[in-house]
Amino acid sequence: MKGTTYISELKNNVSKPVTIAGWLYNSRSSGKLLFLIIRDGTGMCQCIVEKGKVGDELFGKLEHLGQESSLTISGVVRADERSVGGYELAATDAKIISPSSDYPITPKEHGTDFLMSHRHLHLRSQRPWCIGKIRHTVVDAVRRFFNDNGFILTDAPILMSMAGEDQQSLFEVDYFGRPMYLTQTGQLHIESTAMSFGKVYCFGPTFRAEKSKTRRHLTEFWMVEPEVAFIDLPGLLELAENFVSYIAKRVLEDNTKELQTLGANIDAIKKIVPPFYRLTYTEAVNILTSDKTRKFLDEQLAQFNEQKNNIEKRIAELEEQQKGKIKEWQKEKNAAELIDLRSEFAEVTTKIENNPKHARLAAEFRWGKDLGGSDETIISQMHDKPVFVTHYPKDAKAFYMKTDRSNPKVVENFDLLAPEGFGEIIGGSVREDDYNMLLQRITEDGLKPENYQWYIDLRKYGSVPHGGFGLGIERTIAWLTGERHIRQCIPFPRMMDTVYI
RNA sequence: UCCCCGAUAGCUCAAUUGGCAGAGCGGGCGGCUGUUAACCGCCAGGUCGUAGGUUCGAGCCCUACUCGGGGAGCCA
Repeated sequence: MKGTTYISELKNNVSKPVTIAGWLYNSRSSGKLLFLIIRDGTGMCQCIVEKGKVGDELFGKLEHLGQESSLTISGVVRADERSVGGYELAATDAKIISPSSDYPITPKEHGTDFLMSHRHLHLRSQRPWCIGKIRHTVVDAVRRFFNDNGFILTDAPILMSMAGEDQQSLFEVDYFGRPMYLTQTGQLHIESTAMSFGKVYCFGPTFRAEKSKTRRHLTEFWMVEPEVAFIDLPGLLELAENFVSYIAKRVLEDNTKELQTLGANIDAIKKIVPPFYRLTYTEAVNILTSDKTRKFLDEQLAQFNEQKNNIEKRIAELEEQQKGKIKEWQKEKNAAELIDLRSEFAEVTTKIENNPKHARLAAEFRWGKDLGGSDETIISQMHDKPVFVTHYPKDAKAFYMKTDRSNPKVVENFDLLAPEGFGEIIGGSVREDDYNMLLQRITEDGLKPENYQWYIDLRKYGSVPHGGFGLGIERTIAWLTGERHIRQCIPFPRMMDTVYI
């Protein structure tokens, strides 16, 4: 709006009169003094309205203004440590643009279901706002990294004609009477553009109809996939670690405040620098079945049990207090703590239940299976930096992955596991570039070569060693921000059973 | 698809284990010139997810269903 100043610019306008335009985030009053917290998309600002400094009628209106009313406020900027953001506005005038009443999202806690079904409003709240800013940085860093390193953006189609590897996990759409599928990956298509430009990437939404109901899954998510001609596995790993480190660096640079607000582990993000740990699948299996892992899990279980006992003790203590005669405010504080404790209790109980299952799965792990979610979690928990796991068994992996010529039982692929138990954020591989071997893998997997004719064709006309990987944007954001569920990391999440709005 | 948990005021949750349905926040009114999820006083607000059953009596016990959460498999 003409003549208005963004809250992010207040620091450059100290002692000057400005007008800000925004929404009322929260208001408090103390007699003849009002504290209005205004948000405008760039930040928050506390406006102080003194009775006498503005007209009585306006003061009365502002005093009863509902949360999320839109308005402009004019006043003089001053620095004050007591204010959010460090600056505040001594109001001299205000204009209410559109009053709001009974805003559903109050300054108290709400449940996920309620917030998600009010997602159109929830996005105005502080946590989604911080995550949204970080998502913007991550996406910008993704594009910046590839654009600055000689990659060409080549978009893959969203509607695919090929059924791909796993028809069950595809969304089918009716395309003028014949079936088509929403893309699961752009990889096959950009292998062909890589043969034109050398280094390419695609970045867009991806759709998976997997029946996965976990905190790490969305049915619609964003994935960036680079594909490079003339690259080998060590080259791919180097590319991936530089890429992920760059994203982490940019988020640290641009979003320290947001990370702090979210309570993210900033020291852990600072550790995300090359080189990352490198394990082969075989080494990972040896670790999983080792005494070291058994001890690690035992210790973890002991820790969980101790946590559980402490929580139980505290709950009993508080419940005892609640029965006795105590001050009203203490009672309320206790009640709030009890709610937190009970949810922590439920969480640690689940961990205790899962620990022996995971321990058994790890101990009984036999070479040849794909690593399960819990196995990845264990490996990831044992490291403080991202870990590459490479060279998985051929039988557990997709047909397009290149067979390791020095060990035909494995393929030249890798997963990148984020540390501290977060798990997989990247999957990638060198692609099979030999015409006959690719054909053989396709038939071995029970697929029809005629469905992949153009893809096989790429191996006919100047085939070269090449490869790439896919990085999940929401998983990356969840990992960096410490958000436990990736549905918070996309504005409008689509999950297996639930599409809120 | 399988296993576990839950559903009480607009929201977040209590209800001494079967005996009169409560608190905070939010809303309304009033008080307070430096509040930080402000505080203090008063007021309004309920078909206890749905259907059935047990019982003198059910928010609580039993059965089925609906919806939601967490986890497993699979994956980014």
